[in-house]
Amino acid sequence: MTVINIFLTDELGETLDDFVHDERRFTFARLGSDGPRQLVEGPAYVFVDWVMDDMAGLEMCRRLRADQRMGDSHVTMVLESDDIEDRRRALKAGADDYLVGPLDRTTVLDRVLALQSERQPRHATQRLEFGPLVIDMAALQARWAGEPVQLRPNEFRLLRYFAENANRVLSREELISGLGKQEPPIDERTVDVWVGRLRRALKSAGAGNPLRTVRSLGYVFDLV
Amino acid sequence: MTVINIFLTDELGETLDDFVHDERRFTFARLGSDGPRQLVEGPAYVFVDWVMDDMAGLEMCRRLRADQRMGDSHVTMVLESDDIEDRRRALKAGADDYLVGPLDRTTVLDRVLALQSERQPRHATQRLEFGPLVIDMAALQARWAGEPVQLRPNEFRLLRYFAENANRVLSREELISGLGKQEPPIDERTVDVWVGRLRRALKSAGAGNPLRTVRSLGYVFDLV
DNA sequence: CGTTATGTGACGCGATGGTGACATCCGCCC
DNA sequence: GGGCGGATGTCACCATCGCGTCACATAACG
Repeated sequence: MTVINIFLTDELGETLDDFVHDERRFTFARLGSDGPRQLVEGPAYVFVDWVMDDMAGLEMCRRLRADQRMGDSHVTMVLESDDIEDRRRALKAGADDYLVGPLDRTTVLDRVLALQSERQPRHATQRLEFGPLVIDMAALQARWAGEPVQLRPNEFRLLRYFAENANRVLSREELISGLGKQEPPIDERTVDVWVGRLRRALKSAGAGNPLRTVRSLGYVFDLV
Repeated sequence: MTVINIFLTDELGETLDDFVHDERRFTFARLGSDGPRQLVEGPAYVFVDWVMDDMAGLEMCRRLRADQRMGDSHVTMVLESDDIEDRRRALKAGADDYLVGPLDRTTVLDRVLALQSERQPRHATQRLEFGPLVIDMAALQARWAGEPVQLRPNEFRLLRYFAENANRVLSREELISGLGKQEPPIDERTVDVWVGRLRRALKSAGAGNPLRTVRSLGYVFDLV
């Protein structure tokens, strides 16, 4: 079982004490005013609260961002009130996102699980899994819910790139360079054709149409 | 080589004259009492000093914040003394940050470099949450209580704007400029149509009708 | 009940994307 | 070498979409 690391500042920790000691799958840790009180393996999810009338929260955010050991972490700023200036400042201080407190168990866990599923893949190089999609790098073969997807080389690369960047809008430009086609320069509209061909392949393998067009921007691979 | 833009108010500029003319990698520019004296490409780091017994510093802060061209800039207020009230006022006026003067070369450069490194590699998966509404800026997708909301680009922008200004009456004029549609001038009544379309989209995603009409003023996004 | 503000279906224009057809290119086999 | 077949980039056509406007219906207000 994967262990998920969550850091909470003291105040939030108190609020959530009932489940801090309860969950097994998660590592909860307290965050002192001088930084994380313990180190963990792997990426962590940090919730920093605002702390009224003081920069403490922002300052903490900045330090975490600067801290090499926490490089991969996802920092969520917990605002006290829904103030527009506060939000801006939170993001500027390096928060990855924000939400308005107070927090409860469900919110924290939902948020963490959502983020988790986004960043899942990355590690295994031979076999990538994204929900119903399995990409076998060794066999250069993809399956959707067990069903093999008939792909030509370029489509395979495209699908892989989409899967590795699921739930993110990818511009045509990014897709072109993502597939390593700089030379000769490729017409952006060609991406439309790639996507069309990939869609057809996915469809005949029984996947619906997970590739959503975002008008005038690009395409997203929607993964629930 | 990346060029970093730094604005200093006159007083600070004088203090720091020795290195204003010295560094190559930085663009230093003076900030007159009427605003930036020159425009630069890209985000800038602005240091505004407090100016004893006067609101000038705060006023400047406010103006910079309102200035479209400086939208991405980071404003640091330089306090004369470490007063809690002053801090609050600085932040309220839109400063991103403050520090206590007088400044020296090292402090300015350290601060700027720190901010710089923060802003580079961020590919923030910004996920904004407002009660049951989740706006995923990366996937350009909104969900209401988990249910995806089918939105066209303009509606997405509109919803985001509403959410970020929840519980505040927004005039049609503000909505138009908030979505960045200055050119060509838009008929105010068009906003009614936008709202109508957004309402329909929200409704078919199972949200009720969180957009309330305020007769002869505009619309509010009612949250909680 | 008159007046003013808002809701909304319909329309049309420009922009944008989907797609079949075609031209190239490349590797392979005889 | 020549011929073949699959893969892929490009093009052009056209369906579709997004969106601003208008016109009329409806609602709110005093």
